[in-house]
Amino acid sequence: MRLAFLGTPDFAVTCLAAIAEAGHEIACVYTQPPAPRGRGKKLSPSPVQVFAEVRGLVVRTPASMRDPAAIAEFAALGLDAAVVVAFGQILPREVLEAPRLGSFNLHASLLPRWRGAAPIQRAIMAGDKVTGVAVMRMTEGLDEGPVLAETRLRIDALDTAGTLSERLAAAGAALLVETLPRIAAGRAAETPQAADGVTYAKKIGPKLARIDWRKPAEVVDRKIRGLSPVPGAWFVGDGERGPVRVKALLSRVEEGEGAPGEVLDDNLLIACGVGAVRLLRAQREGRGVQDAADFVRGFKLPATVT
RNA sequence: CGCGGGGUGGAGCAGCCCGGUAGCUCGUCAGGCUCAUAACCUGAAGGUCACAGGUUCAAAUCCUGUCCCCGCAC
Repeated sequence: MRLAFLGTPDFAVTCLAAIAEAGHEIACVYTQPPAPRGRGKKLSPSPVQVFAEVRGLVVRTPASMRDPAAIAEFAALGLDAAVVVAFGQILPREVLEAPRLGSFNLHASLLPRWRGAAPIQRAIMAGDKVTGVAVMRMTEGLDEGPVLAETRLRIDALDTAGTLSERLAAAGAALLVETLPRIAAGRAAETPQAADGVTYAKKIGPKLARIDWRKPAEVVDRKIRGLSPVPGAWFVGDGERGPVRVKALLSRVEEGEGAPGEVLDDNLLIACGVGAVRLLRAQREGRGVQDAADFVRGFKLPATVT
């Protein structure tokens, strides 16, 4: 098929690579424009743009797909279909309907649960045992289109948004490759999403990332894993030179009792409102990510963290 | 030029402010103890202190420049 691919982060790169590998013609890749991000305000292209350019694919980075000129250019591509994966922009109807067969989105959840921006993180934070990826026909509403195919995946007790995201991307890429030919042949049944069971995965904000030790251990643990590796759930532990911000990147619920935030042993066991969590991987300001054993060697947590 | 932290034997850190003997925890190797062990004891190997200049009798430590890593903000 002659396709346009619209995506931005690494998750989307996995899908783009698979589609291209499957032999589809990628007429054009759309991605968010390079932005001053990272340290020192350097202008850096999105992972999808980097990948696409290495592959010699045509790349466009319009600031807005609502712009009439952008819409016209898109429509002029003469596409069979558009594939959208974590693009980061709301697409107007004119764009969605421009391709001959329409536009399709790969979403990382079992719709209608977790429509929206951060389905992977939200699924872990909510304690879901199962999640998945779905291919749906895009409509104007937010992730409301009918589903053509989905793959379910178990969420493991030690999964983080990072590890789960990798597996979902792989599963999603495979699902897309499998579904596209059926779409081309007009043999892809479209099932409307259930009316109940709808939840929204709101974007993750910075203020959400601080750990509240008064919460039950299960909740703290899920937040830690759901926000790992980015942005990373964090807390403050006083070091010899003042307060040190520490990111918790992997944890496990364990037995333990104490005042919320009380450090229960020398191996990163910290008391929560109910129960305790043991940190398995952490990172303090200015340092790299470390497994618990290494972290403990270089930094002594105070009696209580906040 | 957004703010800040860091680059010291294989890993993780201290030492730097107040220049002069390379320290700690762990790992590795050898030996010992033990029914045994990731436990304990003894000993050993292993570092041009990111790189390049400068100051000095002397620089991990002070000054200048470069490279790389990380947190915040964006």
